[in-house]
Amino acid sequence: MVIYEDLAETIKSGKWRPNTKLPSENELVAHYETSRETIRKALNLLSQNGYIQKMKGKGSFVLDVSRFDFPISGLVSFKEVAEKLGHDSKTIVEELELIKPNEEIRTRLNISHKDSVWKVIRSREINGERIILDKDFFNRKYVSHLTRDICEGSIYEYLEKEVGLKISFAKKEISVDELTEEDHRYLDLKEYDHVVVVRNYVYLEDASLFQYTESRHRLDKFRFVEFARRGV
Amino acid sequence: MVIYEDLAETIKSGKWRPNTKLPSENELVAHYETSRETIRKALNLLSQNGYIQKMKGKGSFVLDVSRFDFPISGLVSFKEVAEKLGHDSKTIVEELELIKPNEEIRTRLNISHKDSVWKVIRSREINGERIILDKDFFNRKYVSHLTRDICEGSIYEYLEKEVGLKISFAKKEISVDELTEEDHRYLDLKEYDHVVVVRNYVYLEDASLFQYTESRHRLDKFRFVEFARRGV
DNA sequence: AAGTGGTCTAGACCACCAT
DNA sequence: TGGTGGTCTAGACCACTTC
Repeated sequence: MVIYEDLAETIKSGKWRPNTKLPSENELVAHYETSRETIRKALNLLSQNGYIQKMKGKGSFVLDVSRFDFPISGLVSFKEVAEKLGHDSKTIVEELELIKPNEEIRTRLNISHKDSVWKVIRSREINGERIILDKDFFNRKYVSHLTRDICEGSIYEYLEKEVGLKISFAKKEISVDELTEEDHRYLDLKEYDHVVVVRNYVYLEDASLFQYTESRHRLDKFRFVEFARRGV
Repeated sequence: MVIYEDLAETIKSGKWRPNTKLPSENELVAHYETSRETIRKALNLLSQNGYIQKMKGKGSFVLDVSRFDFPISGLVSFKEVAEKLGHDSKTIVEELELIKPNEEIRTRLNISHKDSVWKVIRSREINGERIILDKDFFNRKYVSHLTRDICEGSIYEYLEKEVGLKISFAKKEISVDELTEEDHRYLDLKEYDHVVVVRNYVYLEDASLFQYTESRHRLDKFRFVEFARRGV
């Protein structure tokens, strides 16, 4: 939605300070030359995403977004986050192969032993330390082709732009697990004896499960931020 | 919204199996005797919350909610979660006092040294082990009165039903921290030398920050689940 | 009383899907 | 082609806030 983007951009740019009042819905209707429902849909999105607070009888007010820094919320990829933070980051493709899934992966991807699966293991280096280990498993039915080159960049970008897959939603699970032999091999662990594990089940537009990802973070470098509205 | 509740209930009850097609928007319009936009608002909520997947030209389909078990998502309290899981749980009020906030708390609650603050420390026992330590700080401006009795139940319930506070949104932050002296005192830590810390900044309807909470979980008992749609 | 957001309506046109 | 969801419109009535 173009109106949402426009308003969000104005707020993010700081042109409207926190706690100031937005133009009223009727004023926005006049400004964008559209209907009130359309304006309201844009404002509701802003509200959901923590940009504004709407108050009946009073108006809509800008929230202090600067405090909601660096959301790993949603489905943003490592590359996007690293770029946003301006960190020196590097991706190392440790393993890339087409496998017959074992039982764990079959269960997680909800497939049979006849299917084959792309297995990608990448470590992520930030400021010279390997602190994240990403293990991706793609159902081959949806991803026929994968190369080292692609894995070194953003797989998501490739899948969305080149393959044309439409990623729709995901279920995320965060927990803390004990170290595996792989963690030892591919991460600079220091003295820590656990990792934070983010498990992600990713679905396409037609609700088919096409990817399972395990993102293993060194304890001290993990951070997750979320904005949540009550009741929704 | 009553239509949303009704549809969500039908799905949760299992009356509509996963992957089955919902009645079309027009059919729902006829059934609920309302307008299409109203139906669409309800369906959009269901989609956001992971109940259904909408497909252009095809219809809306029930997702498998059973996999999205036990969301700590949003602002649900310990009590609600424990009850949902049917666990043997107990709350111990370790400390309750009105304090002059130190610098850390002043910063977190964004208040001055003249303000006073309720400090509540509670440990949470599940199946005989104290595994969560909740530290709550309430700006006294909004919470004038607090007793041990209230803290043993649900403070949120008290604040919303008795005091009439309208909780609106929150910013949540998850990280892993080293143990403090308090963790040692109030938790059964086993061999673990870190805790998962969930920091919550809670805001009222008028966007005023009234509470800061630190929820400290034993590593092995922490779990966080989230459903997320791409792009939103 | 005037202005604000909250909710709903009846209708329109479009893009996509199955047939 | 007919049915589906996606988007938008112009208008209405309500509840709340402010003056």
